[in-house]
Amino acid sequence: MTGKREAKRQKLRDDLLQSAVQRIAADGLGKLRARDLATDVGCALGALYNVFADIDDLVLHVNSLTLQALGAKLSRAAQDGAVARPADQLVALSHAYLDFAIANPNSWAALFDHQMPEGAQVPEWHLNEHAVLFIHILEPLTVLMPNLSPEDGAMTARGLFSAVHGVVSLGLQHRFSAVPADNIRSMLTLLIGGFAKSAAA
Amino acid sequence: MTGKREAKRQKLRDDLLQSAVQRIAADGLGKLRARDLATDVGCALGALYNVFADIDDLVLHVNSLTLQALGAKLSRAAQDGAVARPADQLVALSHAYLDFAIANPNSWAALFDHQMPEGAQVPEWHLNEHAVLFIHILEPLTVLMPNLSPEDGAMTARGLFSAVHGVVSLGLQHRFSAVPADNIRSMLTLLIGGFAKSAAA
DNA sequence: TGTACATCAGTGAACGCGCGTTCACTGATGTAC
DNA sequence: TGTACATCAGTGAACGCGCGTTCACTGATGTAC
Repeated sequence: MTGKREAKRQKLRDDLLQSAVQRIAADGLGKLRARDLATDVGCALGALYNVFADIDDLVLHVNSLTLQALGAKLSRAAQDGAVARPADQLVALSHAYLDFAIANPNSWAALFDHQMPEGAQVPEWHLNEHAVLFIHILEPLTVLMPNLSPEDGAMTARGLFSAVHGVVSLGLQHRFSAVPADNIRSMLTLLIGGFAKSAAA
Repeated sequence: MTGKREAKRQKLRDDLLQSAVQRIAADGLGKLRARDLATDVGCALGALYNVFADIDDLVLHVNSLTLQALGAKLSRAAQDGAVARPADQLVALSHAYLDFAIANPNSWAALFDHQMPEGAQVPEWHLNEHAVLFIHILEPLTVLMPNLSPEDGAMTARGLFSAVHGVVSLGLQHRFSAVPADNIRSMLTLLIGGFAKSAAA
């Protein structure tokens, strides 16, 4: 009967993670409560702290899953457009990013809203996972600008991502009067398309 | 001796506002505490609630001042570049925005970080003040794209702002490895310049 | 297989802390005459 | 100018609430023989 402990532990961990995933997706990171998670999975409040270091640890794991889903989506977009011209590939990626944000607004927002508590650092394993945000940009970018050094390429990829994120982010926020999705889409096309033309010249 | 009450009231209000301005600039919105403000100006904690409805009301007024300062900066940039080609005007505006963000990181961040409490709406008077973010973009944009309807013009101006904000925002955040200011600057040049060329075509 | 002991997960009430907001009271300013 | 009363700002201790985290205890799983 060895391993029963470990199995229960894993199940509890998974259950809590799934509950957190769903609660964040439904209500947003700001409404996540340790007590709700414990209630969801039917364990005591303290049990959470046996399988996760604390709430932030749990949130990082949720964000990890979100990044994986986003990465998969971007990866598909990159493959589908692999035959297209690099400028169109970049535009397609930006549209895929927009689609993901629209489809998963709260989970997506959690990626950027979550902050580690005072003085704590985001652990290395999670930092590395952010690479999915940039990695698919790099390929069409180097086709477009073959003379870019690796450092400048990485920087430009980040910059492009930031621009797209900015458009999507402020566009979807209700704060400064929300913009219809199709307008965001054409804004991305103009912006990224223009960048590509300009960069290639 | 009439008006002494009102004068003291105004002074207290101003003092609290100034204290909040400085504390937000120094430590960021997240570290703002009602008690600290009261201590700063030498009044009792409760006095704050005589001259401001609550902390959020106070923060909105701080953001109001920040928007004014930012507006003035952008206005200057627009005037200085008034003779330049519209594409260069837009780039100059984006650089001015970056400069402001670098010079006033916490006050600038407070504009976007502040959230009204559950269910409360940002009051009309403050919403209108956000116009300064877009207003200077519109002029060069209409030169560039004369056929844009007023609605599309406003939308595109917002989109451009969002892109610039995104680049500046993620660029300055330490979250995803901060980018040197000069790289952000050249990213903006490429992006906005490219957009302008593409839009004019 | 069974028994005795050890280990560690599960429990949930209680802790602790932060912090915005209130409120009964005091005291200063304003008004009436 | 002076006096009596009214009004409202200033006071700060106390309230209230949310909520993450702990911890002494219980009970289930694992190990030794």
